[in-house]
Amino acid sequence: MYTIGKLAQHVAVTADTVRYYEKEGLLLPARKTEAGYRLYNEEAVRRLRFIRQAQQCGFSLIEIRELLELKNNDAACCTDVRRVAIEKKLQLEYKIRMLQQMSGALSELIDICNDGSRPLDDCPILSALENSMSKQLKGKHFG
Amino acid sequence: MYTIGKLAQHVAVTADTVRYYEKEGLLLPARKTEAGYRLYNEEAVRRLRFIRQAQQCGFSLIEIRELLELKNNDAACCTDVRRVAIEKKLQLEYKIRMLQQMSGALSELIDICNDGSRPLDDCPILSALENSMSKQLKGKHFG
DNA sequence: CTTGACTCTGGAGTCGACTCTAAGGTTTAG
DNA sequence: CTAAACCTTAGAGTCGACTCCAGAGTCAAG
Repeated sequence: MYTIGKLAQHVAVTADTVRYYEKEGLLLPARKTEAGYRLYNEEAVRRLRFIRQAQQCGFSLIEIRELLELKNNDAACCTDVRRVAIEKKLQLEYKIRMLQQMSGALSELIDICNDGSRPLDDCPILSALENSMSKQLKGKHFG
Repeated sequence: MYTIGKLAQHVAVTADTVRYYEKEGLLLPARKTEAGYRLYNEEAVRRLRFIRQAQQCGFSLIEIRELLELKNNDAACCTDVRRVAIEKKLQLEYKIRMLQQMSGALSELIDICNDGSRPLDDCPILSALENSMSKQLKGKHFG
């Protein structure tokens, strides 16, 4: 059994973070001591590791909670988990495309501005940003 | 001259947003009426458009303010702007690589889980997330 | 002259994932 | 036995970019 500090140290997070996850319904201690100290078992280590790994895969805590609820749901099967993973991958790919468009737009600006000593009131980057700029970015919504 | 509502409508933002930009030091009205109404000129339209375009390129409002300050700075030249753009492009490229790694890690998980009817306690995705998972993601920090 | 659309200000609320504080109680090493 | 190191709770603060609110003043149309 681990106290909260030991558990946290074990998975390289802070005790505050563990308590936060509990408040968000992601991780409960196996039991509490008479003094009210949280005690965790190996299952908690796996669960906490799961949370961190899923975060690294781009899942939000809300999504991770849903994943964990799926796990507790007997009617759910592996396909359900797979569907969630595919959905998240699509979201990531969308984000990547958006960032690539931003990056591409910046490349264009950097390329047209090759004469470095030009005065600022004639800077192609600034004037491009003031006007409509590259067609790539028109009407797109990022976030 | 535009009132704040007209300006906002013109550039497709809300009046609240324009006031917010003013508070953040990005955009001042040309003058105010006796009643205290903000009045904007064409310069403000360009400036507001600049702000939105730069946001679409991934710049934060703080970075945009710096860009605008550069513009007011007589000592600054086009090279300074170009340097900022290149720096931002590098940041975008880093973010893209991180997202691609997440996406790749998810692909692996999706691929190993091809037998859909498997019960959940044997789901390869969930167990992969509990354990160390793909080497790709180890020790990486995303954000 | 009134109604409705607009504007003003200051300040609070939102989202997500923590992070920190205060004021106390508990456990452990020396 | 004491001091350090840990734990408890409730609650506030952080970041960025808005968004919404109340209460009051202003302006244009009919």
